[in-house]
Amino acid sequence: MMKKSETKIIEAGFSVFSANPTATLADVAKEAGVGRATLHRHYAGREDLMAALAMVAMQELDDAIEAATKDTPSYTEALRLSLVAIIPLADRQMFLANEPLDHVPEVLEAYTQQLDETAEAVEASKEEGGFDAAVPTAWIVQAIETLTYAAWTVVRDGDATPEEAAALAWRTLQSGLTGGAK
Amino acid sequence: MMKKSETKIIEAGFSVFSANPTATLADVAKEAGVGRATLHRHYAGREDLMAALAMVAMQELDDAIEAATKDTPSYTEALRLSLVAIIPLADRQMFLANEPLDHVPEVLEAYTQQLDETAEAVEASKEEGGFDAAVPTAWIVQAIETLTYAAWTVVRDGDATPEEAAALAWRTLQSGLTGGAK
DNA sequence: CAAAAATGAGACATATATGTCTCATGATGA
DNA sequence: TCATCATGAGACATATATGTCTCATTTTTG
Repeated sequence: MMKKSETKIIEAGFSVFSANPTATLADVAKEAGVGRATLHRHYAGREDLMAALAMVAMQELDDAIEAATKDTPSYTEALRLSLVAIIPLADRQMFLANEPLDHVPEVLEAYTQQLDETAEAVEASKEEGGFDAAVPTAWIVQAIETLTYAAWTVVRDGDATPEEAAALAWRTLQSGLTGGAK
Repeated sequence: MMKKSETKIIEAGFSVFSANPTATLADVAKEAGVGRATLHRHYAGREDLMAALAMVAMQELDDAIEAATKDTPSYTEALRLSLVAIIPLADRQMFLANEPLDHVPEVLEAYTQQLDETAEAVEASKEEGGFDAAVPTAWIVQAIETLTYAAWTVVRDGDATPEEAAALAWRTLQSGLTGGAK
């Protein structure tokens, strides 16, 4: 069964634009194995495609977090599970972080809301003793986001499995990387 | 004293392209407060400008690290000082990381060499006990790079001073962010 | 099988970024 | 002061990405 054109185009969009943000729609169509006209039939233009990519990325992230964090015993554990769940989607995360979302207020709102929810979870985790209350929440949120990206890159480069990378990222957040010898 | 046009154009390039990778040369010229023709007088075209930006970024990073790490007592301390020194230049770092450097082999080589040197410093630091030898060097290098970026963003967003951000990034690397309660 | 929908290929027109050139102006330096 | 140089503004030509359309073919659906 062949994938739907839309699916192929969206996937190619993430692939091509993450490699080269100035790539043309022809590049995307080619990568998707689809005629250029077909791309235009589904997405009116570059802006439309970008908006669609942003919405898909947002949705996938939301779904992954939602699925990972329901029925969790603590906020700290919820954060850890979110991190694990998001690692395979870090390219989506970075797409959202790098792309100017001004033209897609719907996504912009969802994105900031997601950051806010992470911040709330971090605050709650502080009360559980999961994080040092003296450390600014803004820093913890940022560290989670960037270490997720770090985990994704080492997986991409073949330097670790997703599980290993997730463990390393969480360890870094929790207890750092200090060695035993002194 | 007015800045030289070249300086203004380079600075505008970092600013504009980091906000929007698909920005036009006209956008850059406008941001630089310079005529579009002047931009073309200094840089033949988009590729030339990108290459120039990459080389400037590379040079600035090299210089900053060089200045920060000469006469340091240990590799671990050298890494810490490098991190501190690079934070104000994290936008340069990200420019290099995000831009396809295939067309600028000179910079590509310097970039990979810089990563190699960081890896070597991490290995050496492991022997000093600065980092856990059981943790993959690739992860530590990646964590350093992304936490540097994290530090830069919180500074940019006004959530911390450069000194605070540097301290947070280093603490995260060394001992994590765990709170007291268990 | 037959109708309907989706697609690929390509022609075509358009918009826009890019690159070149000229000329008048202002700055710089001898 | 005078000469040189860099610049801004704008005209202009070109290249390229974009967007639309048609038509034959394939795929899907009923």
